[in-house]
Amino acid sequence: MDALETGSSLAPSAAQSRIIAAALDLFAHHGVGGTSLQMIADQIGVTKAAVYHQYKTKDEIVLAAAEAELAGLRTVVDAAERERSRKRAREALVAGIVDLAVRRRRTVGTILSDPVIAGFFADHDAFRDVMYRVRRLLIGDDPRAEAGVRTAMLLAAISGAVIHPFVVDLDDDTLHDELLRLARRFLGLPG
Amino acid sequence: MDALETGSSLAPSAAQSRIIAAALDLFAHHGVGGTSLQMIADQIGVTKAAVYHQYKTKDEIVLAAAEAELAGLRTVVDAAERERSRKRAREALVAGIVDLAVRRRRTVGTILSDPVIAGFFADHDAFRDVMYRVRRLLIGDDPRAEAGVRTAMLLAAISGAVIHPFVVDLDDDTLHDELLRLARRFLGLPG
DNA sequence: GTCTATAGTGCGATAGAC
DNA sequence: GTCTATCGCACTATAGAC
Repeated sequence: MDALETGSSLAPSAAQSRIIAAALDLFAHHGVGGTSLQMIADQIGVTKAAVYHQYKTKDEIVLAAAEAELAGLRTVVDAAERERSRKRAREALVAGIVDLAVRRRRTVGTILSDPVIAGFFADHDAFRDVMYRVRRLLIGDDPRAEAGVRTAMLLAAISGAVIHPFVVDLDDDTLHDELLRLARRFLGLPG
Repeated sequence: MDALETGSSLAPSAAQSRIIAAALDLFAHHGVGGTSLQMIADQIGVTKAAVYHQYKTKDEIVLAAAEAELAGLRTVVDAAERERSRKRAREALVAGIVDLAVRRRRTVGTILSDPVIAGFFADHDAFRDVMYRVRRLLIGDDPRAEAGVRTAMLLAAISGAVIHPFVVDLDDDTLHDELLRLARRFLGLPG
């Protein structure tokens, strides 16, 4: 996983964005390990060599795709941290995460839980930093086990529910509203 | 995915159980697509050909592994359906699922959300049957969107929370108790 | 930025001996 | 039930022309 160390925080070019979009779509359907560079190249309509011209290894593509997903979450966290109170920040964060999850309904759930992506999340500073800020906003320095479990459940519930078979028939707006309402209520449960 | 049609509900032999256990462990760490038959064979300490003597294709191994995981859930659903009231059945089901999720903490989350396994779940009658029974117990014939979203969140929260980074430091017993308490409370929220 | 062509590796799967 | 040996194929990755 040497790709983790390369400077890769630059904005992707148009060609790179096409690769990332195709990769995210394929990762969601076949998993990271089940997606080949040939599949990515075919989806865009170019050859493997053209893909390699943009990213030197498959790992770099995985990293770029994961970073593209992370960028959305970072924007939400940035906005939440600008709120004036802890309470308002928490509510803004949850609302933003619900928004994000519904918008990326077809891809995000499968991608977040892919073991290869999870490995990147565990090792890469940019990922750890965002998760640390989420943790600080939602848990703070509450040492009780309940705080950690409650927050883990909330985040898992949001990102997991959007791809659950029980809600496949719901349109995005209905799903969004119910999800936000129930997430708020879960957040405000008496300790 | 022709393996889905073969009669595969027989109890696995000792050799088959070793393959399934190794496969589940590797699937959790590398994903289904990222796990090769060579890796499975190496983990057990045999050759690929020995693995092929038990299962004719990789798909059959994936199916057998998924069925092994499903068996635990089916046992829980069976017990819940024997309860006398709908309310008691729901509570028994949630308690059983929490039990199961914590016990298989290291493997179950990643495996359930793997796109390849999800494909099996969508196509295979045995999987659909169990999910239908879970749905009937937890949602019944409630047509409101809230019922579906709430249930999807509950199930996603349980299976997702056990592998969440926010709870890695918790021991199984503490995690189990907090998870069950919060899941019960979420289940009993006023509509 | 994309192409053709190719090197080298590991894959899923099979045959046949023990 | 496990082994050795092998087939054909798809994979990641590279070289060099346009």
